[in-house]
Amino acid sequence: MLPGNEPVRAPYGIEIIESCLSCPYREDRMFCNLPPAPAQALAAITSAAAYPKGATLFVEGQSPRGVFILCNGRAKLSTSSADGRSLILRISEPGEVLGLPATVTGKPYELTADVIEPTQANFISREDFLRFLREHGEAALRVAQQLGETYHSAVAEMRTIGLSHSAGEKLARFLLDLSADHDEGKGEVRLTLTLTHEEIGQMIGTSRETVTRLFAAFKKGQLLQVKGSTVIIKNKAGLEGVVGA
Amino acid sequence: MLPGNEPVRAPYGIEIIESCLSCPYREDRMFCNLPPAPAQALAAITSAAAYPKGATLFVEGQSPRGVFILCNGRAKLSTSSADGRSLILRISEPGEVLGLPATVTGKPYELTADVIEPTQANFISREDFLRFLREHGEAALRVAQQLGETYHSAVAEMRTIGLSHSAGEKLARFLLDLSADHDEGKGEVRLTLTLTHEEIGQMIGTSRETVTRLFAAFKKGQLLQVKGSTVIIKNKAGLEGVVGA
DNA sequence: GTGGCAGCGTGACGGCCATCACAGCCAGGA
DNA sequence: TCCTGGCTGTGATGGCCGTCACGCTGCCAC
Repeated sequence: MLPGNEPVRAPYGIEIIESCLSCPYREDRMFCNLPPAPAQALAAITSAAAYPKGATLFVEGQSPRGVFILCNGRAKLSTSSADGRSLILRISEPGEVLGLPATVTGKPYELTADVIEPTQANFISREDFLRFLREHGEAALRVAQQLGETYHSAVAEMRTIGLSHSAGEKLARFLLDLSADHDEGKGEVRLTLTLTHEEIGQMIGTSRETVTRLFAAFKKGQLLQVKGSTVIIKNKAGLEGVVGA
Repeated sequence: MLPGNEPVRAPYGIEIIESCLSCPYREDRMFCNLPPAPAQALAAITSAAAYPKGATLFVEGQSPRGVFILCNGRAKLSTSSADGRSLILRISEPGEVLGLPATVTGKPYELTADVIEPTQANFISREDFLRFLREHGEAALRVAQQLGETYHSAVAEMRTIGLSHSAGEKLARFLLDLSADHDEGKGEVRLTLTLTHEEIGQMIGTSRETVTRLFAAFKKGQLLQVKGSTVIIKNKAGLEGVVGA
Protein backbone atom coordinates (compact mmCIF):
# COMPACT_ATOMS: atom_id res chain seq x y z
CA MET A 1 0.00 0.00 0.00
CA LEU A 2 1.29 3.37 -0.89
CA PRO A 3 1.40 5.86 1.93
CA GLY A 4 -1.44 8.27 2.43
CA ASN A 5 -4.85 8.90 1.02
CA GLU A 6 -3.21 11.10 -1.59
CA PRO A 7 -0.42 8.66 -2.25
CA VAL A 8 2.95 10.02 -3.19
CA ARG A 9 2.95 8.50 -6.62
CA ALA A 10 5.59 10.77 -7.94
CA PRO A 11 7.84 10.79 -11.01
CA TYR A 12 10.50 8.74 -9.30
CA GLY A 13 9.76 5.13 -8.60
CA ILE A 14 8.91 4.47 -5.01
CA GLU A 15 9.81 1.09 -3.91
CA ILE A 16 7.88 -0.43 -1.10
CA ILE A 17 9.94 -2.25 1.42
CA GLU A 18 8.69 -4.82 3.77
CA SER A 19 8.89 -2.87 6.96
CA CYS A 20 11.38 -0.66 8.61
CA LEU A 21 9.99 -0.97 12.06
CA SER A 22 13.02 -3.11 12.63
CA CYS A 23 15.47 -0.45 11.53
CA PRO A 24 18.14 0.99 13.79
CA TYR A 25 17.47 4.32 15.50
CA ARG A 26 14.08 3.05 16.35
CA GLU A 27 14.92 2.16 19.89
CA ASP A 28 15.85 5.54 21.22
CA ARG A 29 13.11 7.64 19.71
CA MET A 30 9.58 8.70 19.98
CA PHE A 31 7.53 5.56 19.80
CA CYS A 32 9.85 3.21 21.46
CA ASN A 33 9.65 1.49 24.75
CA LEU A 34 5.94 1.70 24.36
CA PRO A 35 3.99 -1.00 26.13
CA PRO A 36 3.22 -3.93 23.80
CA ALA A 37 -0.39 -3.01 23.08
CA PRO A 38 0.18 0.49 21.69
CA ALA A 39 3.32 -0.65 19.92
CA GLN A 40 1.32 -3.25 18.09
CA ALA A 41 -1.45 -0.82 17.30
CA LEU A 42 1.14 1.51 15.88
CA ALA A 43 2.71 -1.18 13.73
CA ALA A 44 -0.69 -1.98 12.30
CA ILE A 45 -1.23 1.50 10.88
CA THR A 46 2.31 2.05 9.67
CA SER A 47 3.39 1.58 6.09
CA ALA A 48 6.94 1.81 4.89
CA ALA A 49 8.43 3.11 1.70
CA ALA A 50 11.79 4.02 0.21
CA TYR A 51 12.50 7.35 -1.42
CA PRO A 52 15.38 8.29 -3.70
CA LYS A 53 17.49 11.38 -3.26
CA GLY A 54 15.51 14.42 -4.28
CA ALA A 55 12.08 12.98 -3.51
CA THR A 56 9.55 15.21 -1.82
CA LEU A 57 7.60 13.89 1.13
CA PHE A 58 5.20 16.81 1.38
CA VAL A 59 4.91 20.37 0.25
CA GLU A 60 4.25 23.57 2.14
CA GLY A 61 0.57 24.47 1.92
CA GLN A 62 -0.71 20.96 1.31
CA SER A 63 -3.33 19.77 3.70
CA PRO A 64 -1.76 17.24 6.04
CA ARG A 65 -1.90 13.65 4.90
CA GLY A 66 -0.05 12.27 7.88
CA VAL A 67 3.35 11.85 9.44
CA PHE A 68 6.58 10.37 8.14
CA ILE A 69 9.08 8.73 10.42
CA LEU A 70 12.60 8.70 9.04
CA CYS A 71 14.28 5.33 9.40
CA ASN A 72 17.48 6.31 7.71
CA GLY A 73 18.53 9.05 5.38
CA ARG A 74 17.96 12.71 5.98
CA ALA A 75 15.45 15.29 4.83
CA LYS A 76 15.54 19.02 4.34
CA LEU A 77 12.71 21.09 5.77
CA SER A 78 12.28 24.41 4.05
CA THR A 79 9.89 27.17 3.21
CA SER A 80 10.06 29.44 0.22
CA SER A 81 8.68 32.69 -1.01
CA ALA A 82 7.02 33.60 -4.26
CA ASP A 83 10.20 34.98 -5.77
CA GLY A 84 12.11 31.75 -5.40
CA ARG A 85 14.13 32.48 -2.29
CA SER A 86 14.02 29.71 0.19
CA LEU A 87 14.82 29.27 3.83
CA ILE A 88 15.91 25.95 5.26
CA LEU A 89 14.74 25.46 8.79
CA ARG A 90 16.19 22.16 9.60
CA ILE A 91 17.87 19.03 8.37
CA SER A 92 16.06 16.07 9.88
CA GLU A 93 17.94 13.06 11.08
CA PRO A 94 16.86 9.44 11.24
CA GLY A 95 14.32 8.81 13.97
CA GLU A 96 12.57 12.13 13.59
CA VAL A 97 8.93 12.45 12.84
CA LEU A 98 8.09 14.83 10.02
CA GLY A 99 4.81 16.62 9.49
CA LEU A 100 3.81 16.31 13.10
CA PRO A 101 2.60 19.85 13.78
CA ALA A 102 0.43 19.98 10.70
CA THR A 103 -0.95 16.51 11.27
CA VAL A 104 -1.87 17.25 14.84
CA THR A 105 -3.42 20.65 14.25
CA GLY A 106 -4.99 19.97 10.88
CA LYS A 107 -3.48 23.12 9.41
CA PRO A 108 -1.55 22.82 6.16
CA TYR A 109 2.04 21.63 6.26
CA GLU A 110 4.03 24.76 6.99
CA LEU A 111 7.20 23.41 5.41
CA THR A 112 8.34 21.36 2.46
CA ALA A 113 10.22 18.13 3.15
CA ASP A 114 12.75 17.02 0.57
CA VAL A 115 14.78 13.89 0.95
CA ILE A 116 18.47 14.63 0.44
CA GLU A 117 19.74 11.08 0.74
CA PRO A 118 18.18 7.78 -0.20
CA THR A 119 15.72 7.28 2.60
CA GLN A 120 13.43 4.76 4.14
CA ALA A 121 10.48 6.16 6.00
CA ASN A 122 7.36 4.95 7.73
CA PHE A 123 4.13 6.67 6.96
CA ILE A 124 1.04 6.94 9.14
CA SER A 125 -2.07 8.61 7.81
CA ARG A 126 -3.50 11.51 9.74
CA GLU A 127 -6.72 9.70 10.44
CA ASP A 128 -5.04 6.63 11.81
CA PHE A 129 -2.54 8.66 13.72
CA LEU A 130 -5.11 10.80 15.49
CA ARG A 131 -7.17 7.78 16.39
CA PHE A 132 -4.06 6.14 17.75
CA LEU A 133 -3.27 9.19 19.87
CA ARG A 134 -6.78 9.39 21.24
CA GLU A 135 -6.64 5.76 22.25
CA HIS A 136 -3.14 5.87 23.70
CA GLY A 137 -2.69 8.86 25.92
CA GLU A 138 0.90 8.06 26.80
CA ALA A 139 1.84 8.33 23.14
CA ALA A 140 0.14 11.73 22.94
CA LEU A 141 2.44 12.92 25.68
CA ARG A 142 5.46 11.82 23.70
CA VAL A 143 4.14 13.61 20.68
CA ALA A 144 3.85 16.73 22.80
CA GLN A 145 7.45 16.31 23.86
CA GLN A 146 8.72 15.96 20.35
CA LEU A 147 6.74 19.04 19.35
CA GLY A 148 8.28 20.91 22.21
CA GLU A 149 11.74 20.00 21.02
CA THR A 150 10.95 20.92 17.47
CA TYR A 151 9.83 24.29 18.75
CA HIS A 152 12.98 24.59 20.77
CA SER A 153 15.18 24.14 17.75
CA ALA A 154 13.05 26.54 15.73
CA VAL A 155 13.62 29.18 18.38
CA ALA A 156 17.33 28.45 18.27
CA GLU A 157 17.38 29.11 14.55
CA MET A 158 15.36 32.28 14.99
CA ARG A 159 18.01 33.45 17.39
CA THR A 160 20.82 32.89 14.94
CA ILE A 161 18.95 34.60 12.14
CA GLY A 162 17.28 37.37 14.06
CA LEU A 163 19.81 38.40 16.66
CA SER A 164 22.90 38.84 14.54
CA HIS A 165 24.12 42.09 13.03
CA SER A 166 26.47 40.48 10.57
CA ALA A 167 26.51 37.45 8.33
CA GLY A 168 29.73 36.33 9.99
CA GLU A 169 27.96 36.20 13.29
CA LYS A 170 25.22 34.06 11.78
CA LEU A 171 27.63 31.59 10.31
CA ALA A 172 29.60 31.36 13.53
CA ARG A 173 26.42 30.79 15.51
CA PHE A 174 25.34 28.17 13.03
CA LEU A 175 28.60 26.26 13.30
CA LEU A 176 28.61 26.47 17.06
CA ASP A 177 25.05 25.18 17.23
CA LEU A 178 26.09 22.23 15.11
CA SER A 179 29.16 21.57 17.15
CA ALA A 180 27.09 21.47 20.30
CA ASP A 181 25.90 18.02 19.29
CA HIS A 182 29.26 16.65 18.26
CA ASP A 183 32.05 15.42 20.39
CA GLU A 184 34.90 17.61 21.32
CA GLY A 185 38.30 16.01 21.02
CA LYS A 186 41.26 17.85 22.52
CA GLY A 187 40.15 21.41 21.90
CA GLU A 188 38.97 20.93 18.36
CA VAL A 189 35.58 19.84 17.11
CA ARG A 190 34.99 17.87 13.96
CA LEU A 191 31.75 17.94 12.13
CA THR A 192 30.65 16.67 8.77
CA LEU A 193 28.65 19.17 6.85
CA THR A 194 27.05 17.69 3.77
CA LEU A 195 25.54 20.93 2.67
CA THR A 196 26.51 23.17 -0.19
CA HIS A 197 27.37 26.79 0.46
CA GLU A 198 24.11 27.65 -1.18
CA GLU A 199 22.20 25.56 1.34
CA ILE A 200 24.13 26.96 4.25
CA GLY A 201 23.23 30.39 2.97
CA GLN A 202 19.59 29.38 2.92
CA MET A 203 19.82 28.19 6.48
CA ILE A 204 21.30 31.39 7.84
CA GLY A 205 19.69 33.83 5.46
CA THR A 206 22.65 35.06 3.43
CA SER A 207 23.87 34.62 -0.11
CA ARG A 208 25.99 31.80 -1.42
CA GLU A 209 28.93 34.09 -2.14
CA THR A 210 28.93 35.47 1.36
CA VAL A 211 29.15 31.97 2.79
CA THR A 212 32.13 31.24 0.56
CA ARG A 213 33.87 34.44 1.59
CA LEU A 214 33.19 33.87 5.26
CA PHE A 215 34.60 30.37 5.18
CA ALA A 216 37.68 31.77 3.53
CA ALA A 217 37.93 34.43 6.23
CA PHE A 218 37.50 31.91 9.03
CA LYS A 219 40.15 29.67 7.53
CA LYS A 220 42.47 32.62 7.18
CA GLY A 221 41.85 33.55 10.81
CA GLN A 222 42.81 30.00 11.91
CA LEU A 223 39.34 29.47 13.32
CA LEU A 224 38.65 26.34 11.32
CA GLN A 225 39.79 23.99 8.59
CA VAL A 226 37.79 22.43 5.82
CA LYS A 227 38.60 19.05 4.29
CA GLY A 228 36.00 17.93 1.84
CA SER A 229 32.79 17.76 3.77
CA THR A 230 34.39 17.80 7.20
CA VAL A 231 34.83 21.00 9.09
CA ILE A 232 37.29 21.12 11.93
CA ILE A 233 36.79 23.92 14.39
CA LYS A 234 40.28 24.74 15.56
CA ASN A 235 39.46 27.69 17.72
CA LYS A 236 36.08 27.48 19.28
CA ALA A 237 36.68 30.45 21.54
CA GLY A 238 37.55 32.49 18.49
CA LEU A 239 34.25 31.64 16.85
CA GLU A 240 32.46 32.56 20.02
CA GLY A 241 34.28 35.84 19.84
CA VAL A 242 32.85 36.43 16.39
CA VAL A 243 29.38 35.88 17.82
CA GLY A 244 30.00 38.21 20.70
CA ALA A 245 31.45 40.98 18.59
CA MET B 1 -0.30 29.86 47.62
CA LEU B 2 2.15 31.59 45.40
CA PRO B 3 2.70 29.96 42.05
CA GLY B 4 5.56 27.57 41.54
CA ASN B 5 8.18 25.92 43.63
CA GLU B 6 10.40 28.92 42.98
CA PRO B 7 7.62 31.41 43.59
CA VAL B 8 7.64 34.65 41.67
CA ARG B 9 8.10 36.77 44.70
CA ALA B 10 9.30 39.78 42.83
CA PRO B 11 9.67 43.47 43.61
CA TYR B 12 6.11 44.24 42.64
CA GLY B 13 3.35 43.00 44.91
CA ILE B 14 1.57 40.01 43.56
CA GLU B 15 -1.96 39.86 44.63
CA ILE B 16 -3.61 36.52 44.78
CA ILE B 17 -7.08 36.43 43.45
CA GLU B 18 -9.63 33.85 44.26
CA SER B 19 -9.68 32.04 40.96
CA CYS B 20 -9.87 32.98 37.37
CA LEU B 21 -11.10 29.69 36.16
CA SER B 22 -14.32 31.58 35.76
CA CYS B 23 -12.83 34.25 33.55
CA PRO B 24 -13.97 34.89 30.01
CA TYR B 25 -11.94 33.40 27.15
CA ARG B 26 -11.83 30.21 29.04
CA GLU B 27 -14.54 28.55 27.06
CA ASP B 28 -12.89 28.52 23.68
CA ARG B 29 -9.43 27.42 24.62
CA MET B 30 -7.23 24.60 25.49
CA PHE B 31 -8.65 23.03 28.60
CA CYS B 32 -12.27 23.66 27.99
CA ASN B 33 -15.06 21.33 27.22
CA LEU B 34 -13.10 18.78 29.11
CA PRO B 35 -15.19 16.06 30.68
CA PRO B 36 -16.01 16.87 34.33
CA ALA B 37 -13.39 14.61 35.89
CA PRO B 38 -10.30 16.05 34.23
CA ALA B 39 -11.71 19.56 34.52
CA GLN B 40 -11.96 19.12 38.24
CA ALA B 41 -8.51 17.59 38.48
CA LEU B 42 -7.18 20.56 36.61
CA ALA B 43 -8.88 23.05 38.87
CA ALA B 44 -7.36 21.35 41.88
CA ILE B 45 -3.79 21.96 40.77
CA THR B 46 -4.31 25.45 39.42
CA SER B 47 -3.45 28.56 41.34
CA ALA B 48 -4.25 32.06 40.20
CA ALA B 49 -2.36 35.30 40.58
CA ALA B 50 -2.40 38.84 39.27
CA TYR B 51 0.61 40.56 37.78
CA PRO B 52 1.17 44.26 37.16
CA LYS B 53 2.42 45.65 33.90
CA GLY B 54 6.11 44.91 33.51
CA ALA B 55 6.12 41.76 35.62
CA THR B 56 8.12 38.79 34.39
CA LEU B 57 6.55 35.38 34.39
CA PHE B 58 9.70 33.50 33.51
CA VAL B 59 13.11 34.11 32.06
CA GLU B 60 14.96 32.50 29.18
CA GLY B 61 17.31 29.84 30.49
CA GLN B 62 15.48 29.15 33.74
CA SER B 63 14.57 25.57 34.31
CA PRO B 64 10.84 25.19 33.80
CA ARG B 65 8.67 25.71 36.85
CA GLY B 66 5.40 25.14 35.06
CA VAL B 67 2.86 26.73 32.76
CA PHE B 68 0.96 29.98 32.95
CA ILE B 69 -2.46 30.36 31.43
CA LEU B 70 -3.34 33.94 30.60
CA CYS B 71 -6.84 34.87 31.73
CA ASN B 72 -6.67 38.44 30.61
CA GLY B 73 -3.92 40.82 29.72
CA ARG B 74 -1.13 40.11 27.28
CA ALA B 75 2.48 39.05 27.54
CA LYS B 76 5.53 39.55 25.39
CA LEU B 77 7.66 36.54 24.54
CA SER B 78 11.21 37.42 23.65
CA THR B 79 14.76 36.22 23.52
CA SER B 80 17.84 38.35 23.77
CA SER B 81 21.52 38.18 23.06
CA ALA B 82 24.48 39.05 25.21
CA ASP B 83 24.90 42.48 23.67
CA GLY B 84 21.42 43.61 24.61
CA ARG B 85 19.64 43.16 21.34
CA SER B 86 16.35 41.41 21.70
CA LEU B 87 13.95 39.65 19.43
CA ILE B 88 10.26 39.47 20.21
CA LEU B 89 8.71 36.28 18.96
CA ARG B 90 5.15 36.74 19.90
CA ILE B 91 2.61 38.73 21.85
CA SER B 92 0.43 36.28 23.70
CA GLU B 93 -3.28 36.84 24.01
CA PRO B 94 -5.67 35.78 26.76
CA GLY B 95 -6.35 32.07 26.73
CA GLU B 96 -2.88 31.09 25.67
CA VAL B 97 -0.68 28.81 27.67
CA LEU B 98 2.84 30.07 28.24
CA GLY B 99 5.86 27.97 28.98
CA LEU B 100 4.36 24.86 27.50
CA PRO B 101 7.27 23.60 25.40
CA ALA B 102 9.77 23.94 28.20
CA THR B 103 7.44 22.42 30.75
CA VAL B 104 6.70 19.44 28.57
CA THR B 105 10.25 18.74 27.48
CA GLY B 106 12.01 19.69 30.68
CA LYS B 107 14.47 21.88 28.84
CA PRO B 108 14.97 25.44 30.03
CA TYR B 109 12.46 28.07 29.03
CA GLU B 110 13.63 29.23 25.62
CA LEU B 111 11.99 32.63 25.92
CA THR B 112 11.33 35.34 28.44
CA ALA B 113 7.72 36.21 29.20
CA ASP B 114 6.99 39.78 30.27
CA VAL B 115 3.53 40.97 31.07
CA ILE B 116 2.72 44.14 29.12
CA GLU B 117 -0.67 44.80 30.61
CA PRO B 118 -2.10 44.12 34.05
CA THR B 119 -2.74 40.43 33.87
CA GLN B 120 -4.41 37.59 35.66
CA ALA B 121 -2.94 34.19 35.06
CA ASN B 122 -3.33 30.66 36.29
CA PHE B 123 -0.26 28.75 37.21
CA ILE B 124 0.25 24.99 37.22
CA SER B 125 3.51 23.54 38.43
CA ARG B 126 5.43 21.28 36.09
CA GLU B 127 5.10 18.33 38.37
CA ASP B 128 1.36 18.63 38.71
CA PHE B 129 0.94 19.38 35.07
CA LEU B 130 2.85 16.34 33.87
CA ARG B 131 1.00 14.10 36.26
CA PHE B 132 -2.25 15.53 34.99
CA LEU B 133 -1.27 14.87 31.39
CA ARG B 134 -0.24 11.31 32.12
CA GLU B 135 -3.56 10.66 33.78
CA HIS B 136 -5.68 12.39 31.16
CA GLY B 137 -4.64 11.43 27.68
CA GLU B 138 -7.22 13.59 25.98
CA ALA B 139 -5.68 16.65 27.55
CA ALA B 140 -2.25 15.60 26.30
CA LEU B 141 -3.64 15.63 22.79
CA ARG B 142 -4.85 19.18 23.23
CA VAL B 143 -1.46 20.16 24.53
CA ALA B 144 0.05 18.68 21.40
CA GLN B 145 -2.33 20.74 19.31
CA GLN B 146 -1.47 23.96 21.04
CA LEU B 147 2.21 23.19 20.61
CA GLY B 148 1.61 22.59 16.95
CA GLU B 149 -0.01 25.98 16.60
CA THR B 150 2.74 27.68 18.50
CA TYR B 151 5.19 26.11 16.11
CA HIS B 152 3.09 27.22 13.21
CA SER B 153 3.24 30.83 14.26
CA ALA B 154 6.96 30.58 14.94
CA VAL B 155 7.48 29.40 11.39
CA ALA B 156 5.35 32.26 10.14
CA GLU B 157 7.62 34.72 11.91
CA MET B 158 10.70 32.98 10.56
CA ARG B 159 9.32 33.51 7.12
CA THR B 160 8.84 37.21 7.62
CA ILE B 161 12.30 37.62 9.07
CA GLY B 162 14.21 35.20 6.93
CA LEU B 163 12.69 35.48 3.50
CA SER B 164 12.70 39.23 3.01
CA HIS B 165 15.35 41.21 1.23
CA SER B 166 14.28 44.54 2.61
CA ALA B 167 13.02 45.92 5.86
CA GLY B 168 9.97 47.28 4.06
CA GLU B 169 9.07 43.79 3.04
CA LYS B 170 9.35 42.61 6.61
CA LEU B 171 7.10 45.31 7.94
CA ALA B 172 4.54 44.72 5.21
CA ARG B 173 4.55 41.00 5.93
CA PHE B 174 4.19 41.70 9.61
CA LEU B 175 1.18 43.96 9.10
CA LEU B 176 -0.45 41.53 6.72
CA ASP B 177 0.02 38.67 9.17
CA LEU B 178 -1.67 40.73 11.83
CA SER B 179 -4.48 41.74 9.55
CA ALA B 180 -5.16 38.11 8.74
CA ASP B 181 -6.79 37.75 12.14
CA HIS B 182 -8.81 40.93 12.01
CA ASP B 183 -12.01 41.64 10.20
CA GLU B 184 -11.97 43.29 6.87
CA GLY B 185 -14.57 46.02 6.43
CA LYS B 186 -15.13 47.38 2.94
CA GLY B 187 -11.65 47.02 1.56
CA GLU B 188 -9.83 48.39 4.53
CA VAL B 189 -8.60 46.58 7.60
CA ARG B 190 -8.36 48.11 11.03
CA LEU B 191 -6.02 46.84 13.65
CA THR B 192 -4.91 48.12 16.99
CA LEU B 193 -1.22 47.91 17.50
CA THR B 194 -0.19 48.65 21.05
CA LEU B 195 3.47 48.32 20.36
CA THR B 196 6.13 50.98 20.17
CA HIS B 197 8.21 51.35 17.04
CA GLU B 198 11.07 49.94 19.02
CA GLU B 199 9.09 46.80 19.78
CA ILE B 200 7.95 46.42 16.21
CA GLY B 201 11.58 46.68 15.20
CA GLN B 202 12.41 43.90 17.64
CA MET B 203 9.69 41.73 16.16
CA ILE B 204 10.85 42.08 12.57
CA GLY B 205 14.55 42.48 13.20
CA THR B 206 15.16 46.08 12.22
CA SER B 207 15.99 49.28 14.01
CA ARG B 208 13.54 51.68 15.57
CA GLU B 209 14.38 54.44 13.10
CA THR B 210 13.75 52.21 10.14
CA VAL B 211 10.31 51.34 11.44
CA THR B 212 9.53 55.04 11.81
CA ARG B 213 10.72 55.79 8.30
CA LEU B 214 8.83 52.88 6.80
CA PHE B 215 5.59 53.90 8.45
CA ALA B 216 6.12 57.36 7.03
CA ALA B 217 6.74 55.89 3.59
CA PHE B 218 3.68 53.67 3.75
CA LYS B 219 1.52 56.60 4.81
CA LYS B 220 2.92 58.67 1.98
CA GLY B 221 2.17 55.88 -0.45
CA GLN B 222 -1.45 55.78 0.71
CA LEU B 223 -1.01 52.21 1.87
CA LEU B 224 -2.16 52.88 5.39
CA GLN B 225 -3.18 55.44 7.99
CA VAL B 226 -2.19 55.65 11.61
CA LYS B 227 -4.39 57.16 14.31
CA GLY B 228 -2.99 56.72 17.76
CA SER B 229 -2.62 53.01 18.25
CA THR B 230 -4.91 52.01 15.40
CA VAL B 231 -3.55 51.24 12.00
CA ILE B 232 -5.89 51.28 9.04
CA ILE B 233 -4.69 49.41 6.02
CA LYS B 234 -6.14 51.34 3.10
CA ASN B 235 -4.54 49.39 0.33
CA LYS B 236 -3.96 45.80 1.16
CA ALA B 237 -3.03 44.90 -2.39
CA GLY B 238 -0.40 47.62 -2.29
CA LEU B 239 1.15 46.13 0.82
CA GLU B 240 1.14 42.72 -0.81
CA GLY B 241 2.94 44.35 -3.68
CA VAL B 242 5.65 45.52 -1.30
CA VAL B 243 6.07 41.93 -0.14
CA GLY B 244 6.22 40.63 -3.68
CA ALA B 245 8.72 43.20 -4.91
C1' DG C 1 4.64 75.20 35.99
C1' DT C 2 8.50 72.44 35.08
C1' DG C 3 11.49 68.89 34.92
C1' DG C 4 12.09 64.38 33.27
C1' DC C 5 11.22 60.73 30.36
C1' DA C 6 9.47 57.74 26.81
C1' DG C 7 8.44 57.68 22.26
C1' DC C 8 8.53 59.64 17.58
C1' DG C 9 10.64 62.14 13.40
C1' DT C 10 14.58 63.13 10.47
C1' DG C 11 19.23 64.10 8.56
C1' DA C 12 24.07 62.36 7.43
C1' DC C 13 27.32 58.90 6.90
C1' DG C 14 29.43 54.68 6.21
C1' DG C 15 29.76 49.66 6.11
C1' DC C 16 28.07 45.46 4.95
C1' DC C 17 26.48 42.44 1.78
C1' DA C 18 23.34 41.14 -2.29
C1' DT C 19 23.94 40.99 -6.83
C1' DC C 20 26.17 40.40 -11.26
C1' DA C 21 29.78 38.46 -13.81
C1' DC C 22 33.10 35.32 -14.78
C1' DA C 23 36.69 31.88 -14.00
C1' DG C 24 38.43 27.40 -12.15
C1' DC C 25 37.37 22.70 -10.60
C1' DC C 26 35.66 18.23 -10.11
C1' DA C 27 32.61 14.25 -11.12
C1' DG C 28 30.13 11.70 -14.02
C1' DG C 29 28.48 10.40 -18.45
C1' DA C 30 28.54 9.98 -23.59
C1' DT D 1 38.46 11.73 -24.30
C1' DC D 2 35.77 15.81 -23.92
C1' DC D 3 31.69 17.91 -22.47
C1' DT D 4 28.28 19.31 -19.20
C1' DG D 5 26.51 20.81 -15.00
C1' DG D 6 26.89 21.73 -10.18
C1' DC D 7 29.85 23.75 -6.88
C1' DT D 8 33.31 26.95 -5.29
C1' DG D 9 36.25 31.14 -5.49
C1' DT D 10 36.80 36.22 -6.31
C1' DG D 11 36.39 41.07 -8.05
C1' DA D 12 33.47 45.36 -8.72
C1' DT D 13 29.54 47.99 -7.71
C1' DG D 14 25.79 50.03 -5.57
C1' DG D 15 22.00 50.37 -2.34
C1' DC D 16 19.93 49.54 1.85
C1' DC D 17 19.79 50.34 6.48
C1' DG D 18 22.18 50.49 11.10
C1' DT D 19 24.05 53.86 13.81
C1' DC D 20 24.82 58.40 15.76
C1' DA D 21 23.00 62.72 16.69
C1' DC D 22 19.62 65.88 17.69
C1' DG D 23 15.03 68.03 18.11
C1' DC D 24 10.18 67.46 18.90
C1' DT D 25 5.92 66.13 21.26
C1' DG D 26 3.02 64.54 24.96
C1' DC D 27 2.53 62.77 29.48
C1' DC D 28 3.16 62.11 34.25
C1' DA D 29 4.88 63.40 38.84
C1' DC D 30 6.13 66.64 41.89
